[in-house]
Amino acid sequence: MKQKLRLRQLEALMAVIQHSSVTRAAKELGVSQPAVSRLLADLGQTLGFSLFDRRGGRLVPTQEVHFLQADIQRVLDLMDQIEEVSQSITERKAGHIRIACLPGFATNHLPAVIAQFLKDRPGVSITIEPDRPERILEWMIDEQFDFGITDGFRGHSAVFSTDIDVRTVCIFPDGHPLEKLSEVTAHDLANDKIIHTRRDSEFFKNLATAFVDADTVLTTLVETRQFTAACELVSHGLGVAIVSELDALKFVDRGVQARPFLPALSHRLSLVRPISKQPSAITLEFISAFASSLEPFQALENAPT
Amino acid sequence: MKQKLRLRQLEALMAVIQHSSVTRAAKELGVSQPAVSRLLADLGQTLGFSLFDRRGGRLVPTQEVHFLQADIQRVLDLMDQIEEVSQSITERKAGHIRIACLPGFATNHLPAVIAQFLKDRPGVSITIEPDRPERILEWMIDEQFDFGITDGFRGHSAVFSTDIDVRTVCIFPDGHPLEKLSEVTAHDLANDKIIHTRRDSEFFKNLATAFVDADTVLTTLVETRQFTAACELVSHGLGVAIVSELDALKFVDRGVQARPFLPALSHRLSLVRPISKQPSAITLEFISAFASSLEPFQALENAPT
DNA sequence: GATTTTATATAATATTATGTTATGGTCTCC
DNA sequence: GGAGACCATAACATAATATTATATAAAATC
Repeated sequence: MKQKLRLRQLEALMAVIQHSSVTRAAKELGVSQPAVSRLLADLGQTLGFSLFDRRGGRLVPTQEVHFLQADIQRVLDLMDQIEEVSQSITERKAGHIRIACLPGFATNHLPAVIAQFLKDRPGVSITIEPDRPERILEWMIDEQFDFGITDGFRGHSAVFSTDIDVRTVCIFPDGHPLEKLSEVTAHDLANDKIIHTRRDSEFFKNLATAFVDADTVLTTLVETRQFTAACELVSHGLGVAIVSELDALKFVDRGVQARPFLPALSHRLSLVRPISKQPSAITLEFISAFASSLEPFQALENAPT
Repeated sequence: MKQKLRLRQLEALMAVIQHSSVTRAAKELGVSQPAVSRLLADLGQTLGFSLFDRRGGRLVPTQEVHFLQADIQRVLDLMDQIEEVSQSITERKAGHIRIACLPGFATNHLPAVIAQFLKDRPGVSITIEPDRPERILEWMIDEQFDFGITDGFRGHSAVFSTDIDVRTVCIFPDGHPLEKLSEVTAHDLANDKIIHTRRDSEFFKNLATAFVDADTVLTTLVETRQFTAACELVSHGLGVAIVSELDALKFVDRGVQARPFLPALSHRLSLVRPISKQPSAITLEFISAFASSLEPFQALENAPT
């Protein structure tokens, strides 16, 4: 067999099998009858055995053809499927996005955003990997993931980042004296033990400065990495915390009250992605959707970070 | 997407993915580099998204392509497989043969012939369906089977048949007085009860004539359809039978002795196939192989049937 | 059984896909 | 900054696939 099998020949073959007629097959394929005749002739030549028997006006496939029929059909179906999928890809309805995020986001805000995003995109799948910021950074650098949600990001030449400052609020258990205030200052917290983020974090430094400026001593109760942990502790009646409004919202009506904190502090999130790897269109679309989802929580431009 | 996906484009895509280079891919495909460049350009155009990112001299597939890669590979593999199989078909190494045969052949002679036939034809598969001659005939007429082995066949306009007359022998249990003879005549059987085929069978008529001609009475012990059953009975020490040498051979050394019977009677087998359905080459090859396998048992041309 | 109808094959030819060579731009590597 | 590798593009040749026109053979009709 010197000639290669051509896809068009197989299409013609299947169409003729289906209709038992070259003419009808040609009609289905939308081409002239002689075109199909030749495709079949060439295919028969290539394969080395005859494809059809004439039987009272109809064409019936030979047993040899019958033997190949299933495989041929599978090829044609697969080609159709590839076309469909790539169609979906261009319409941003298919693809895969690998997301690395802070543990809090994996359970808190992100799932809702993903659910909404996938609603109109049935072919899209997503991987979520929660971990510490250091690890997220590594993953961006060696391009293991398409998109990262992190904080405390200081910039890196291999990582493209969009920073978003979200508002923070003061939270405390139901029944706490602060309940009576409509907003809370450092001064109001003089007698409270505070649950806050790690001392080396940017956010803690801002918080400490606020206390110093208010001539108030900051008394530590618990030092934690995650806002969610702080919220959890407060909801169990323990102490007071300053956390991102994003996290706090999930805990109101769960034994926690929230009030704006003054001076307004913001918490800087970084939406990151590998800089040299061209992101897929669907990834960019998701990052944009995620950024939008944070807008309601975004701090004013001029707020200190 | 107005343009259709072409197989050649997918081949080019996979080759470039594999080698991370258009030039090397072109070398593998055995064409010039610009040819591959264009195939990729056209494919990218058709699909609607870019296929590769440049990354320090190498080409890495975009995530979109990665998403399709498995399916594309499957299509190419399937095409290769189809080529291989059809190659096997033309070399008569693949295909399927449906055989309808007398019950005796299903267990007796046929298996050995099939085993030999399949030895050099790994892709060939065979269906064996044992049944009565009437049913075999029906199956030929409506083309449910490719090949039939039957007897008592009277001809039919929808069935093509090749008749083969096989020798018959007289068989009897070890220790029987006939043991002393080197050949047996009807006269020698005057005092024996005979196991023979059905009275309406052609072969019985010939046998009866031989007895009449020898002025001997034929005493029936058992009337059976199959030679194998007759052999089985004889091997249990019961009576005497005239059966085809083909069947008899399987029972010598199992308590049965065989001697030529005079006058020489033959048993007519018919190798049949549907007349209007063009048989596959592999079927014809098998029929021919089967006919050859009967040669050692074939009666002389001029023997009465 | 002659004739019309229908289905398919073949021939001549246009169009599209796929190949070639020639060439210029861009990137990497030194 | 220059050499070499790599790729894209242009101009053109060839092969695959389409077209229309027509011949041929089988099926259907009278």
